[in-house]
Amino acid sequence: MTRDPPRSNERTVTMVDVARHARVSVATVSRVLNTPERVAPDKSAAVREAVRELEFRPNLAGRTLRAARTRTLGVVLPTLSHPVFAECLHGIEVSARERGYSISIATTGYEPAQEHQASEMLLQRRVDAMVLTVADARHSRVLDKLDAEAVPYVLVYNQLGRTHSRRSTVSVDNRVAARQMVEHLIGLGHRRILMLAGNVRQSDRSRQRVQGYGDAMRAAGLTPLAPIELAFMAPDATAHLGNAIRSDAPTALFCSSDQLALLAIRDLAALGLAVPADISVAGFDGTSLSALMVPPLTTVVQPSIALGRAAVERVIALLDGARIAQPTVLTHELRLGATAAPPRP
Amino acid sequence: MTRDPPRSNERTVTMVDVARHARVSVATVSRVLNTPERVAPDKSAAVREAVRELEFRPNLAGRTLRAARTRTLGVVLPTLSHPVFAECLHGIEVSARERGYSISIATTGYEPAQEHQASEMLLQRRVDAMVLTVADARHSRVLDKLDAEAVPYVLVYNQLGRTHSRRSTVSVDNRVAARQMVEHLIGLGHRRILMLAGNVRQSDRSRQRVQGYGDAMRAAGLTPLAPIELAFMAPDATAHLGNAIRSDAPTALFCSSDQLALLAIRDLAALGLAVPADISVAGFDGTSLSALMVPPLTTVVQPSIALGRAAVERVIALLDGARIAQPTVLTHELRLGATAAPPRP
DNA sequence: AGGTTTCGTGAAAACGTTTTCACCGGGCAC
DNA sequence: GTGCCCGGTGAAAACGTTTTCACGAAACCT
Repeated sequence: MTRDPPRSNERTVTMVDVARHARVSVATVSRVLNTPERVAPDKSAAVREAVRELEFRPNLAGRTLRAARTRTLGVVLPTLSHPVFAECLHGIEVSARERGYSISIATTGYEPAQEHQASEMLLQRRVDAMVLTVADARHSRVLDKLDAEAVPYVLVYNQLGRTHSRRSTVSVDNRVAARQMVEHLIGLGHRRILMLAGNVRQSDRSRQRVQGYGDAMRAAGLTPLAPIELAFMAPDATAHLGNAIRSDAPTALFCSSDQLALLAIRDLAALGLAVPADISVAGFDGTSLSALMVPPLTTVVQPSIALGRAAVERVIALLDGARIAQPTVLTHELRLGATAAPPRP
Repeated sequence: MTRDPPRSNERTVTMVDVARHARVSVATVSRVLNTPERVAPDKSAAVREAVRELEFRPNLAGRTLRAARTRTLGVVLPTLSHPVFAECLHGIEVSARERGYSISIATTGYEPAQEHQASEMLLQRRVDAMVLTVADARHSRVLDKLDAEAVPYVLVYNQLGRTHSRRSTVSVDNRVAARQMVEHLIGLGHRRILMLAGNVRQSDRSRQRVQGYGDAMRAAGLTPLAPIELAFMAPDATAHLGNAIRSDAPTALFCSSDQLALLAIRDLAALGLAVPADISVAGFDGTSLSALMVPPLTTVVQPSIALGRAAVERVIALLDGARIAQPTVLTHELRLGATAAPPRP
């Protein structure tokens, strides 16, 4: 019955091979693959048989070229070594896969120049849409470009005021979350609360958390202290922190990320200060390991995986023609660990 | 001088547009992009000018279709929410980008069935090569398939005996590393050391670490205890651990991952056991957060980022026609934290 | 029964590149 | 001067799909 051997030679098998083998045209093969309901059952079966027998694997390049879509989402994130983004990516990947999309990723190392490079590479790849976290969503040439080229995208973690509501975002409410955490510290009896921030200038989220800190302090009739910015990798970070603690004499530290909080705790130990006996520490992110450490970190939990999933849902909705909607705000959670306690009397 | 307007309409600009604008043929445009040394300086300049002016962005699908290469590496990892793999991916991404490759990823959730799906998706994408971590490198249909189709690949984290040396791997020496850590515990005075393992049946690395544990115990004249397998997410994990501790009465726990170690520490606390006063705990992986926790975890540090980088270097070497070489073994490190101490007298 | 839709199908065009091939001119060796 | 080679160039084929178009057959209306 069969005319040609299952595996003629080394050439990669293509649709015309399948067509020949199933005694139909390539058009029919294509239809079996894409719109099976439009082809007669017998031919359809023959084609599927041929596909299986020849181990045919469609070439996505050909498909993309003609159909002008890749079923691929581009993902742009600052880094993958930070658990928050790694988990988010995990959510993105799983969710995309569930929906028949695959993903292509690029990281920026928090540098706007690389944001441009990353997006450019993904555009060359003709990704159907993008999910991205940028340094500052309000002044981003990349987003302007995507807008201009009408590439659908969703921001994750970035959060925008009402003014920029045309850009869809998926995030927690950073300002409110920060405020609540600081209110918690105030509720414990703290009055001198110092904020440790990442790069405030570069990151919009960091700014929003500083605002929330200010909100809480002022609402309680306290004067906010100037947040100290900690360059992450700086070798003098410990000394820097020591100085700030000596001059401000805070009884609690609110850190704009868990990583910062862990760094602080370690440095405090080096300074001879016990947590939470001598000083309280609270973080932001809720990375899974911060829950497992002893004592568990008091922190704001962001649902990173859910953020990733939501971003994918949202961006696929955009692809399906949905109108731009309100920002998606997922609920955060205050995890009351054991690193924050009432101050010494 | 120019004939057509810079941006005629909404159509995406293609190489023929560039060619027309620069008054050359598309062949020349292509050459300027790929082999600039073979085209006259004046034409070359004209083309680059046109590219800039029209904001031409080559369509990778067309290129791939004709040139039969994507300059893309496929990455297959069990998960992205585990920091070890996330950091490895980070190393992979950065290193690939440095070398002009981009990456496409798929995760498997540790399930062999998904390993197949993932690789299949990447092959559809015609990735030039793959970097992957499989559950068990010795019995993997996926690797057999890649071998059969002559797709270059490098395993990362997986480690093979001499028998399978045709497959290139990048890893630490799991068995030796485990042995050294257990020897360290023995050196502290521990005699009853219990091993906590992940899924031994599925993971070759887990098996190798168990072997290393056995090596160390026997070399010291001690009888290895049967390792207890902890299903990660199981709700009865705590109870399970409690039973094991009551029956075996170990003075130290050697865990096959940091995550397991943190889980154990938390559960021990629930059981009223202090670490390291009542019982010592050692881990494996050296995730960055395990260094920052208080007390810092005693663990084997794997250079995850370097593993990722090395894997990419290696796989690109394969693409460039290098012969299969010895497995790449990166050096691990024993980080002596504060969770392991001499046992009570 | 006649007209009109619908359905299933195949031939061929189209997608945007790279690469082969042939050509043309000019420099070089004799 | 003639013969050769060589660098630079363009026309056109090729890559593997999807989609349009046309066509015949079968099904559906009156």
